[in-house]
Amino acid sequence: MEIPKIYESTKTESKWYDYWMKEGFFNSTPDDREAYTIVIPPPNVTGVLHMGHMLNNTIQDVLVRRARMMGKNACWVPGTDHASIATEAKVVTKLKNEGIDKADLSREEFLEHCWEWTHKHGGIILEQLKKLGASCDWNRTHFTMDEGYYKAVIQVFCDLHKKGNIYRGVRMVNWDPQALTALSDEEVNHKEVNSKLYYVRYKVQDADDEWVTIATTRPETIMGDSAVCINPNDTRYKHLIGKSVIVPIANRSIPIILDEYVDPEFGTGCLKITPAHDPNDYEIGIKHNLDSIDIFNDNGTLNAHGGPYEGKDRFEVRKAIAKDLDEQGYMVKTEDHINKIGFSERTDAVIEPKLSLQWFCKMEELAKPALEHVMNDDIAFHPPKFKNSYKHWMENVKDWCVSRQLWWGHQIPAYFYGKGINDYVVAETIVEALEMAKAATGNDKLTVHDLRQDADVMDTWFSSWLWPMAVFGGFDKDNDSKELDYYYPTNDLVTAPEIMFFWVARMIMAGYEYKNELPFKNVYYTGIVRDKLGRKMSKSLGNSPDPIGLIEKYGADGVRVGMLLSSPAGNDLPFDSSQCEQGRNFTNKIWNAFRLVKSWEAKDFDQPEYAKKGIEWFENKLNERLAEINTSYDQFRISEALMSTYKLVWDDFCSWYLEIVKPAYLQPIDATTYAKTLEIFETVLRIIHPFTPFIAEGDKGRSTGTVRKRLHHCGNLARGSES
RNA sequence: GGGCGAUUAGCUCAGUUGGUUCAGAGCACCUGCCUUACAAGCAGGGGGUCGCAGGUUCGAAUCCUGCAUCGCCCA
Repeated sequence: MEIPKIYESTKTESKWYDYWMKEGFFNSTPDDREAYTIVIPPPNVTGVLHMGHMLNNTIQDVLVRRARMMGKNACWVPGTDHASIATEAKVVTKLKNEGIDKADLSREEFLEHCWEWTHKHGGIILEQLKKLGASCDWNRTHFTMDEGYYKAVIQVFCDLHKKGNIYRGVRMVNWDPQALTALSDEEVNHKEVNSKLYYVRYKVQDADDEWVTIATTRPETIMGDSAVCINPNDTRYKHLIGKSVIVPIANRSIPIILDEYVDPEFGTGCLKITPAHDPNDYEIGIKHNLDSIDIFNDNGTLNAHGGPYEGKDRFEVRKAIAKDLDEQGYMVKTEDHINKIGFSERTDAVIEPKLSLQWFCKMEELAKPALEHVMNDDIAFHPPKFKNSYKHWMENVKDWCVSRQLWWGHQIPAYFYGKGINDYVVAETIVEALEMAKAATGNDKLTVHDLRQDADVMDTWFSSWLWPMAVFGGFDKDNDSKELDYYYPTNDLVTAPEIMFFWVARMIMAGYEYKNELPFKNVYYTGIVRDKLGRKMSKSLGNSPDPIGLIEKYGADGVRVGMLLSSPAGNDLPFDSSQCEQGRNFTNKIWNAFRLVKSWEAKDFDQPEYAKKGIEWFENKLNERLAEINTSYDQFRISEALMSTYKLVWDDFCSWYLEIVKPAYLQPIDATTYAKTLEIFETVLRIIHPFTPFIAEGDKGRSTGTVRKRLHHCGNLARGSES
């Protein structure tokens, strides 16, 4: 029988995956073994697999397959995230292309489109993960908008509200004028941009030709000015104390106030204060009891306070007002200036700080245990350097704006019974809400029709922070807690550092709040996958290879090895498909080792001394390598574990061992050595299984079903010669 | 502006407590080989003042200080 010289991954991989699924190798139910649990960071339901997912999920699969082989009851829970704002944006765009405006649809109609979209695109990414070999328990696939999950989120919102941790109030929020919603601080990206610093002079009231020059990057906001502020220690302006100035164009009188917040070195040392449109000005406004004049509409155009500029966009107004100020003699000069501006993570629109009535979640108390248990390594970060920025964030955490002016997501369970901003109750069901509303109003005649539910939905992360508990029915009151008790806390979480605050920190908070326990023991932070030039891979740059194309070309095993070869925890991965080539070469090497052994004919004669010595040598070497490999795994040094595995196969097994025991051409091999070689080969395949599960299955004729099952479930990696 | 991290071979990275075993690995490169498992391979080979400048020490890639460059996070 002729075996091809080249390993053909595409011909075998899907076959093996089907076989694994049929045998249910990845399924897990609680039993008396030790549990090993990973929850997948749920990808956006409408997303497609990108290189970041490939890296992240390869690592998870390696960890979970190894745990399974160590005899643990391994459970990897897959699923997807409804990704409120991202999905809604996609659906809005899609509808627009079909000539449908979201504003013309009812909430129900719009949600139908969202569900349709979700059902159409939702499973794609999970199917792609199967091609990579991901050994998830697919029976446990969850979605953050599933009925049970939805209930859990509502329940938590109500509970936190009851505890006083969720409140409603007017605060300065990050407003996305394009998506028309508030965002959390974490959803804002600050970028440096070249802009201009405008020096504008304001006339001092009741004085002859006396002027004060302020410096601002946002002249369009002068219509909302409430004061001019100077540092009390700034001797240059002592004579202005107690006076007022006239805002140009608006022709309003505003006071000059004193506050040490102003940096005398910056600009002219005089700062205009616009409390409605800058977070710092907002604070100063409160402190000095200033008017707050909101000059913007939600979409970033000016409202009636904008006077002549009403209805025009903020950036148009900036140009227009600069021109007008200049023409009317108010503009002293302009300078080039680099400053940092906040952009919406989702729409890339320039964020507008805006006073807005929103729902907030208090962070201070929730953050305390979450900080403590990371700092003392109850939850270990790999690499530990990320503890620093975690600490910094936790110590400065602000209240979390959890409401979004969107429709796709978990609708806030607040029910209004009157017109006042405080005429509401928060309850898990409308029936319950009705009772509460009756009690609150003393009006027994109220019906559900008198109640109006808050139109907003919650921040996506307000649902995903419950993920490790919710996927095991952690909030299901009608269920026993057998699953949760068995699988929770989970063991390892593999994710990107960029969502440390969005997600990791909040899962830890939720874990302590609701189970009084850590949600996972280890957090492995992957790096960012970059191209050869060091650029982040992105759709807009078009510099990302198609993951499925890579798998087809190099095999899933080859790509897995390629991803892992040079990606220590927390380090970026400069990706080059030559790494996958190396991975493919590795699988081919194994394939050919297999061909060689297969070609041997065993006969009954005495084992030669060299073979005996070779076996002895290899077994020692194997134990040495295993110690190395296990140490690396235990320290989450996955690339090092892979490298040791690679050398074990290539150098120790192929280059040395097989060459030692190899009989002369067309000569038979003694039966003892042959049997031993098969056993050794089997062990080697078990060791490579977490990294290259497909080739580890060998050839279809190689072994029995029992052996294959052992490959997945109980090959004891700690002892190489286990059988 | 505040904080964190990095800088070791062409590339990606190890290097734990300062000391034979400390200057390493993989890839790439160079020179031979289509030899009977594998040219996606084999046999050999070259390559680094450990970012720079000081300091501590009998001894520094490793500890300290300053500087430079890059990256990340936060405001």
